[in-house]
Amino acid sequence: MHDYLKQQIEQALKSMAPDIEIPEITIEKPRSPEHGDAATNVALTLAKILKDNPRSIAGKIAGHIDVSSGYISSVEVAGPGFINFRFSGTWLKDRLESAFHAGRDYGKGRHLEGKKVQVEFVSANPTGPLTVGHGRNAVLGDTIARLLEWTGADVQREYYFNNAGRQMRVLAESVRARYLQSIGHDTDFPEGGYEGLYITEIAKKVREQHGDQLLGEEHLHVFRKAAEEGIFEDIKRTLARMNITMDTFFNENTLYEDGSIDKIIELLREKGLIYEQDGATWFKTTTFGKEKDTVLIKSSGEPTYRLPDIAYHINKLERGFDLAIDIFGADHIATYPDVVAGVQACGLDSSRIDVIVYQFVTIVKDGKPFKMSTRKANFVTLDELMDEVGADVTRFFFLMRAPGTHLEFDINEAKQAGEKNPVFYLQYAHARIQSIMRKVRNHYDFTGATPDFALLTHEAEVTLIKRLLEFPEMVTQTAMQREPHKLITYLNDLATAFHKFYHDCRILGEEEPLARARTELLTVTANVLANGLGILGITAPDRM
RNA sequence: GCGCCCGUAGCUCAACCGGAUAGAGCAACUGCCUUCUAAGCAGUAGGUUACAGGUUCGAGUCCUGUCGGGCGUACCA
Repeated sequence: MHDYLKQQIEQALKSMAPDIEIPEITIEKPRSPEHGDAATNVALTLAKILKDNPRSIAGKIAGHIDVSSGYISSVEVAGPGFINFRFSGTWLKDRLESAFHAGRDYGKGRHLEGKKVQVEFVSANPTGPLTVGHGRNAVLGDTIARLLEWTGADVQREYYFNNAGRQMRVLAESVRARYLQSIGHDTDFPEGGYEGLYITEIAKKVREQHGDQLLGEEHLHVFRKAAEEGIFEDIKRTLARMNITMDTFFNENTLYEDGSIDKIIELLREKGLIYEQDGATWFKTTTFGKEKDTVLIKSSGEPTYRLPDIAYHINKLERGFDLAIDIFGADHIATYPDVVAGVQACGLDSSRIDVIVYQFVTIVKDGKPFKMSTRKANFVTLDELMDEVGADVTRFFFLMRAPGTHLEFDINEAKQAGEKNPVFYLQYAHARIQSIMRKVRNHYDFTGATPDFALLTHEAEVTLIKRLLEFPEMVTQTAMQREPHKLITYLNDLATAFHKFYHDCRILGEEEPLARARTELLTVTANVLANGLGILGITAPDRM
């Protein structure tokens, strides 16, 4: 419909002022329903170019709009020079019919059809259980992946990890220390070691498997492996609880083994973007507008994490993804430009990389900000949170807000939130509809009849229909902007429209044609709610 | 010091990349259950969009400065 209006306006302008350059025409849904179903501000933007007052221009454009299709019921000039359009009942009826026939596919788009997209997220190194801090990353990544799937993309979810660094050695040493302690050896806990209880659990398992034989230093790799496997198992289980399944796990180490790292150094050296100084290898990031050059290989011979990051992103693009999305916490905000610069310097199209930076979650406990550290083990795990409030509320909580805003997570409040959480408002709407459906099936026999949506003229019905018709565009828009919280806002509005309908209109007791039309209106509503909640990774219960 | 993000109702946050009267939820107050789930509906109250300038037909949104909070700013990951 918006495209149709754009065309109409464009044609009107061409016949009015053939010589001018036509600006981009934007159609938007007015905030207030008094201003119609769609509006444009072209007349305002053209005032200067045409040297005429906006209302007069708007009037002329309005006069050129062709309403013979029967889909537009009114065109009027309002305010300082807006043109407001109202959609006709015929249009609503036609669109609702097609939504009804689309069934559970209603809302699926083709914007990214045929595109291969990768979303990389979580990517926490296996040093401990996932914390509430990782939650926002995990849920954002998975929901964006779901959104992209709904726009037709072929999406892969990838988890990137490093199991080789100093961190992992300290982790192994921590497990070993607990192991030795458990068999009565007096040993020092490693400096800066991991103190969590899960370390003791892993040590216990090692002992069950290997007995008391692993006394010497040379057995460290056994502890390392046990730690990594145990922790990954935990992480996967936590993700599964949240409705998240990764497609691939990518080990940073592969990049060293297959020579990618060396290849990139060579490539950058050929381009003259690399030099040696003080025994280290530097990347001339100043050529990309950075204040300082960046070290890629330390004087110790070890690469910094930027080098594998660049190699990793090149690897992604070489795997043929049209789009590679990263979900990063605010701490990466300064480093990803280096990666993008590196990718570009190596001759790849860095516009295929899209980075979503979300702000950190501030954990508040007992009214005070709470600093977490995996090493010190004073963290709140995602599992603990889900034990308290459930997976649905957990996902919903992280998705409610725009990624770019600082999010305050009050543990105590989230724990009590339970029944007062806004997610129940959406789920309740779905359950209510299903309950009506069960009753309707006992009172009517609709087989064979086709619904006549033209009977739906009550204000509450019309409002609900209009909401439902926004869904497909909402999905596309939310997916392209990668801002899932907008979908929540939409679903909330939809649920409100439904609850209002429920209050004003009844089905049981009505004549069959109207009952039928209303029932199928609710079928579409339930589909949209279930689809929307599905995208958010939240269940749509039939009973509550 | 410098860079990035944020500052909107008592609290948590929206506002469709510059549009019309800044909106929801929670908390407070007032009504509505003999009829499809009251986990709901209707209503009241709550704002100088941190502050000061600027850009223009029009600013919560863009620019400059100030204040406040977060994150970076390492040959740590």
